[in-house]
Amino acid sequence: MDAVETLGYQPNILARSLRTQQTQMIAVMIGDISNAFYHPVVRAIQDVAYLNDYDVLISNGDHIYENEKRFLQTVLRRPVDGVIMAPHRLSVEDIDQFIRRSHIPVVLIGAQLQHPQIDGVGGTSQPATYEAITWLIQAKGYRRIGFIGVESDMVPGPARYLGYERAMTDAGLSIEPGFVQKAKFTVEGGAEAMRMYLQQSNPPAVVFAANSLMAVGAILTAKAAGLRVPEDIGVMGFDDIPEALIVDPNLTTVARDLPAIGTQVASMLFERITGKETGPGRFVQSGWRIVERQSV
Amino acid sequence: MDAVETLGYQPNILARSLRTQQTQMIAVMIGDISNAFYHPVVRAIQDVAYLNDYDVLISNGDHIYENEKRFLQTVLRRPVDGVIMAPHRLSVEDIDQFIRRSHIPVVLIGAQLQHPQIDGVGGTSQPATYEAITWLIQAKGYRRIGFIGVESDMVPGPARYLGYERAMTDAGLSIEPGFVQKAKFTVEGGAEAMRMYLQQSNPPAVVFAANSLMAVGAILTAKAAGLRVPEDIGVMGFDDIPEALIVDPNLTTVARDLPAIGTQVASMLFERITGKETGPGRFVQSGWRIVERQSV
DNA sequence: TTGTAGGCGTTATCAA
DNA sequence: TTGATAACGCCTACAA
Repeated sequence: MDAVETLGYQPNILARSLRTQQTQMIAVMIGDISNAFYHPVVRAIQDVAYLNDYDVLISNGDHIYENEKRFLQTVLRRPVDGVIMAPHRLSVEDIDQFIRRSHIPVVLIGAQLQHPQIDGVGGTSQPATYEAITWLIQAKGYRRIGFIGVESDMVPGPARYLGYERAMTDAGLSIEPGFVQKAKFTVEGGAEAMRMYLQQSNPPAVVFAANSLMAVGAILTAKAAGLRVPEDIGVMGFDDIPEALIVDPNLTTVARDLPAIGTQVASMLFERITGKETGPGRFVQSGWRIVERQSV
Repeated sequence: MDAVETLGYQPNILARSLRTQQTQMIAVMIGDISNAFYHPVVRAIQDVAYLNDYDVLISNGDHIYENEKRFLQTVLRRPVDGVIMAPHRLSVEDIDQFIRRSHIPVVLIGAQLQHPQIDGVGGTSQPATYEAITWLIQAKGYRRIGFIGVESDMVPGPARYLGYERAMTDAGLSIEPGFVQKAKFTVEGGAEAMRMYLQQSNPPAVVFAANSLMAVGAILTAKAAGLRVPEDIGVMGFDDIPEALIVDPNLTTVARDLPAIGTQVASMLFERITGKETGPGRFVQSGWRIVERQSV
């Protein structure tokens, strides 16, 4: 041990990994590094990983199919002990095939698919959106409610749309043509959607955006067009990110406990890695609450 | 090759690395994952890395000494072919010692130290701040100018402060007591600093924040206190991040080309890794320009 | 308790 | 050109 000290010896993790078949590394793919939703999540994942003496390989999918596919390739080639990912463009077959070929635990964030062998956190989208829309109707008295979803069928678009549709139907309200817009998951996407609303002769009185970045974009565009928010048009978002408190008026939104989601997925992964958990895939639904501020 | 195809053979990168002493992986430590400054930068780094068939191990320092130190430890143990980092809390000795022990190329972002063996991009802080302050004086006619810097001597605090001080001195303006505040590098830090200004009997007419997150916090606090920005108090930031366009009024700021910085550091690193460049440490200064919007 | 040999999956070297 | 072999640095199993 003296020698270790004086020579500053550091074991070579590569060689150790080759021998032990353990890499002390997990890989994480997030949906979009610009989306503040992921910041507390990866922070929490890193905390848990460090506690377990693991390193974290982070990739940024950016909602681009090639990037996501590439991540799978990388992880297949470069052995890691576990994977956490938030796939958006990957098909169910892509993921299924990956799981069959790599024999390591996988945890999905915002998982659309329920796979018997892998854990996931998610499933909040539909009930939370349902509750939010119902709240807009019952507590705030809105009846003409628009919805900004995401292009194609990318998660979590369909689930949040379903929550919206069900809530409207259950309240006996009709979804008029033009109420539903599809846009990119970004500020610019929300701005684009709001522009579509503003061209309508009788636009909705309030708009629910499937993500808070879009909600912020919608607010900015409405204000730029001379409308007052929420008096002329209300806007509500999904996820409580820092931008919600920067935009004026502050954003009313559905808030999930983001660090908790990160801790949750990381814990599930390490339970698999350490062998503490060997049962079938678990699926946990994160909690949420409505945070009322000024945009509705 | 048929067998490769049918069996789906993937070479084990670990074993290859052990043999070749090359890991096909670089490590990146950013200052704070919540700071949008780093998002385009890491995105660009990843792009360059993927082009070179390299993976990227990302760490988040979060401006915490232990995290940064841990990153150094990790990289010492887990061989990577190169390192890009934005150290904030590490001492010069820490970095120096690391470079001596690890024999891989290192590139520094926002480097405060000029090391003969390592490349860096930075050095913008002082001249850009100087120009910004001078612009506030000459083009905008301000004379009572405050400065929100960062606590302790964390980079890039001192350099930006120096730019401020020099510009004030060169213009023959005095820096009154209370003009200079120190705060955390966050929205909340800027809010805190603005609260200090608002307690003063004769606060500055405009405030330059060493980072745009702080500038946003300053604006929010000023507005919350009933002041109009920029009529009652102007605010200017450093770095053009998305929040600059979300806050109302939109932020006037110093803009650097963020993706270019990422491409720059990654290119310098790969020139070292591939052996194309073997000379002494290079230091490149990124360009900047003043983007005038509404907050000043 | 201490020491030694074998093998993890590659690649590079050297011989055939 | 092809094929066998050693070595990268570590850990584990087994022998002394």
